[in-house]
Amino acid sequence: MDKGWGLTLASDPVSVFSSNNNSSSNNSSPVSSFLKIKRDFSSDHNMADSRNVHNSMFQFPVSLSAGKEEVSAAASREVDFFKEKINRVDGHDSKTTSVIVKKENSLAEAAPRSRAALDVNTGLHLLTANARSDQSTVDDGVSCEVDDKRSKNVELAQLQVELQKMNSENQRLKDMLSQVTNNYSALQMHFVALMQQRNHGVESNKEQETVTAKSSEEKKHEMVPRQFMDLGPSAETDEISHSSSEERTRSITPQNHFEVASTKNNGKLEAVPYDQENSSLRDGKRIGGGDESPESESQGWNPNKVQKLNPASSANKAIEQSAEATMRKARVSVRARSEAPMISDGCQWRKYGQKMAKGNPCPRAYYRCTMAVGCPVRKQVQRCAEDKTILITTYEGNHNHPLPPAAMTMASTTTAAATMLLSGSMSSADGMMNPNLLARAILPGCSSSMATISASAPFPTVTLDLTNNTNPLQFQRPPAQFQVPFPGQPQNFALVTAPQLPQGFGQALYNQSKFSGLQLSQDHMGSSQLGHQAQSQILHSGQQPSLSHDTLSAATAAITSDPNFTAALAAAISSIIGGANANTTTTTTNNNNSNSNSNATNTSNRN
DNA sequence: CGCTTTTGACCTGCGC
DNA sequence: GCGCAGGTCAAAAGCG
Repeated sequence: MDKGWGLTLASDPVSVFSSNNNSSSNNSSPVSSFLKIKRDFSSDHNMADSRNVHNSMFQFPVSLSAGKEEVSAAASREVDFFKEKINRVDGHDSKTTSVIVKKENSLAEAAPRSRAALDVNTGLHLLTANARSDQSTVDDGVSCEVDDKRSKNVELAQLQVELQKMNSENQRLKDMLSQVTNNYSALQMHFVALMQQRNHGVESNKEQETVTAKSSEEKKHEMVPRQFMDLGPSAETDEISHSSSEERTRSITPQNHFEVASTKNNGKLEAVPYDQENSSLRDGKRIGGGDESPESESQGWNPNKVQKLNPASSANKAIEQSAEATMRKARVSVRARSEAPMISDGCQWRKYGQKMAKGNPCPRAYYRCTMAVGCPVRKQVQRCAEDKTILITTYEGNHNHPLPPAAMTMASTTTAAATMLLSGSMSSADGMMNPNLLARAILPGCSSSMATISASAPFPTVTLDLTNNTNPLQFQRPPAQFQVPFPGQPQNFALVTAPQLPQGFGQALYNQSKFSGLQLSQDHMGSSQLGHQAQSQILHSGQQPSLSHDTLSAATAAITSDPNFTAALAAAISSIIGGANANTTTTTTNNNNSNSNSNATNTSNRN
């Protein structure tokens, strides 16, 4: 209905009918408004119907708001008509303007005054005079029908109102999200405080020198929450820019978008929860020794030094350390195809060792995260013995610092996997949860072969097979392609700039089979559960070889269109907290015990 | 000059 | 106790 109106209005049918590019190229000023309007309308479900509304709709503001220049340039042919319109646009009803015009203006004024909306409105109304018969109607443009105009005006007004409603709703959701995040942080801190108190009680009953298996179990209870808590924090993206050096090994493209997006939510992320923030602040001297940060590397990875902690170390630190140790024990192994020596996962790593591992001709490289001093996260990179195009990256530990958006996807994924592994195994009665359950939990919708758990490994290990093979042992895929079915943030798909990547997973894949900004949507990694939702859908789609943008878009749409997004987020966060709490009360019975026990033994020996 | 990588030595846990 | 394997350290070399 609206379609034809604007077109005829623009005196230059060609420019109007031509693509939006034309109009935008012709006028610089209108472009922005055009884009804005386009975006707004595209988000408006009412406007998203199958009609060709968009084109015409968008063109209206361009041609009209573009205003006078464009119009005047084109007006040569239809001078009289145009003047009248221009007058209308300006809001000054000329004498030639009919009653209709006044009504339009009044309607426009009645409508909320959003810039774009006004432009659109005005333009449409004016254009409507020209009727839908395009050029031919220009001649008798005066003979427009009042009813049509009125109805259109009403529609426009309604649309404007809806737009504003949606904007306000959007804002409200943002506020809610921020609030939820704040609440989560507060709860988290409170929980940590409680755990500290509890730990004091436990510690007082223990001998300092001897850590029994039992105590290790007790500690373990406390670790679990930390694991969950660690999930959340990393998301503080505004700090990313603080460190210029960090950017060295990071891919840039995706981040920018996310930084913009995430920084909007400032204030929220207390995301750097408490201990992490503290640790990152005090971690200044990892090697200096003196005050080893609880997150310091020694723990899980270098048992030798674990408990060379001075006796003065507080129970608080003990908790954190043991928590970190436990978290480290859970490993997440990612199999991905890559010709590159190391996948770019958004973090900055420093190689600290290389070893020949038994049974594999390819050396295993050891990296530690250097994005923050004392970050306990390590990873091992080794090529698969069977297929050297497959790079096996094993992550351990949790970052104790904010992560760049580019690193969040991998970090959240691995953390989530580790968390679920630990939580799942801990809560299982028989000591080992069903791997398939875990696999599906991590990668819902994926076959169990995509995520597997190694029960026999010294550490509980989740293996995420990102080689896109249904069967990890099948390698029919083009080796050069690093296939990482990781999700990008839904909103981010539009920003994907990796056209060469057939799968188009987020901005994930770069030429050299790098993953770089695989974003989970959340600014807050604590919402990893939510991230899972997004992940899972996209991962799911990603795993299907035949799926691509369409499926991805569908999944994205499914996520983003969820009217209960906020509720889902809140539920996810609360579930995380709840899960953490649940774990704190669950006796660990699985193979983690041996790990923690041995670790405890080690630490006690060292003391 | 500072940072990263390389690489041999060292430490620890584990199995025999 | 010994040997093996995994993991880490730290001096030296490389690099920008």
